[in-house]
Amino acid sequence: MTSPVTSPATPIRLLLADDHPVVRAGLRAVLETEPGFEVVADVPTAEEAVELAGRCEVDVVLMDLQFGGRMLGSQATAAITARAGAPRVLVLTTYDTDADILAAIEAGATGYLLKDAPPEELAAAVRTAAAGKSALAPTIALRLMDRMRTPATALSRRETEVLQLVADGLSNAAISKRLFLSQATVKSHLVHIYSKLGVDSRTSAVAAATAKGLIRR
Amino acid sequence: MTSPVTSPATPIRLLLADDHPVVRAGLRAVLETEPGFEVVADVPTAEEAVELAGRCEVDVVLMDLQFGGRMLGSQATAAITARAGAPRVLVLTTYDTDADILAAIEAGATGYLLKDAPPEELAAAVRTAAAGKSALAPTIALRLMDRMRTPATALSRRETEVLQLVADGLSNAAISKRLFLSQATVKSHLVHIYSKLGVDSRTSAVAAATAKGLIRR
DNA sequence: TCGGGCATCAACCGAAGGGTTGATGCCGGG
DNA sequence: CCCGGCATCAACCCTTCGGTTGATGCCCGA
Repeated sequence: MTSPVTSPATPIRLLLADDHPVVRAGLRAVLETEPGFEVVADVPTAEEAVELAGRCEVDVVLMDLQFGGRMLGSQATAAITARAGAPRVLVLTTYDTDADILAAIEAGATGYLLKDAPPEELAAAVRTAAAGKSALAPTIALRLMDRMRTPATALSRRETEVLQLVADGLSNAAISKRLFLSQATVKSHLVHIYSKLGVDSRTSAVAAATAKGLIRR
Repeated sequence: MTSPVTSPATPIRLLLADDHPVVRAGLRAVLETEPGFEVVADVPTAEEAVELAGRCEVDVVLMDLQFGGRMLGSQATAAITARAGAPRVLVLTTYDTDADILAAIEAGATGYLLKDAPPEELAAAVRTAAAGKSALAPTIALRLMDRMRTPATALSRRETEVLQLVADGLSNAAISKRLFLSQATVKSHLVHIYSKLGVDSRTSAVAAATAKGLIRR
């Protein structure tokens, strides 16, 4: 066979964005040993990721979700994918809460991986993402299925937002000011949340939502 | 001077324990480029860390705190440091809650670092630990100072018990039944908790205590 | 021994949260 | 096109929570 194959004529160009130096080094080490990959750069902030993704020729961005600083990975993802001819964004995070996953997917992420993924899975996901196909970790896929199956558990975006603030310890009055709502609306959201979660108080709602991974910490 | 120094006659032998393959690769990459270090092995579980630390000649163990599996990093740390001639254990984790830090130090950890530490800091901490000296990240040191300075932050056993139930979503009435108390007593405990944490509601108390690592999630 | 922290309880009051009803506007799927 | 879910708000009522005052008993350390 005159196979024209095995030629990585154009390797997959990667941009790594993670605020942990150790993780960046680890991703580099894992991915550079893999054939067909080329790490163009690695950056410690979401802002730099957005900037470099626009300036450089990159196929896939590996993006952390929580950065120490202000900009969130999901915002950066949205900023990157908004442009025409944008690279694919593969979200790579430690957590698998519903809120994070949905935010990332809505922001235009092509895939969602957990950092405890083995190297092969990681490499496979990158190739899948580079091909423009969706790459979800098994855990994530399961969680999404779960969410589909029981729409009762699925809080709306606004409800999640309110509940997150409740979990942060804010009063209804404080939440209403923060979100530019009336207290009546906040209470209304809470009543819906309670019925969806099968609870009857703000504290138990936080406990239930935390257990289900609907909100952060 | 006939200095007998600068000779890395015996490099510092390291054992890496972390359930994230990417992090293990990253630590390897970061530490092996550093002169005077030798990574003996890296393992994905706390159990293997304990076993290898006993079998091999190791100077410093870099230990994660949260493993996917059952055994905790703090338990593994205790098991390793309990033996005579044991290697030093340097805890390396993502989180910096009081509970984690204290558990690690009580377990006999020589140092406590956060994973977002830059490589130089990491290397310096390993050398410090190898020399038998305590190596705490600045953030951690600050937090400990804080705890010492304001013993008010330390909740009593009973108060912690009550607050944990609050975090689980129980009402005062439910808590009083669970603990065989009157509601008055529960409220009394809560008032003390609020003043110690500097908050003014049950939900914000839970948020504050969770942030400080005083209760489990 | 005496003060002080911890744990326990009572009674009280105002405020915040919880629950209901009802209403409006928007949007998307059947 | 109309129904239903989402998001918004108002008015009302009742319960729980939050905060205070005050009191008892225990135990520990100065």
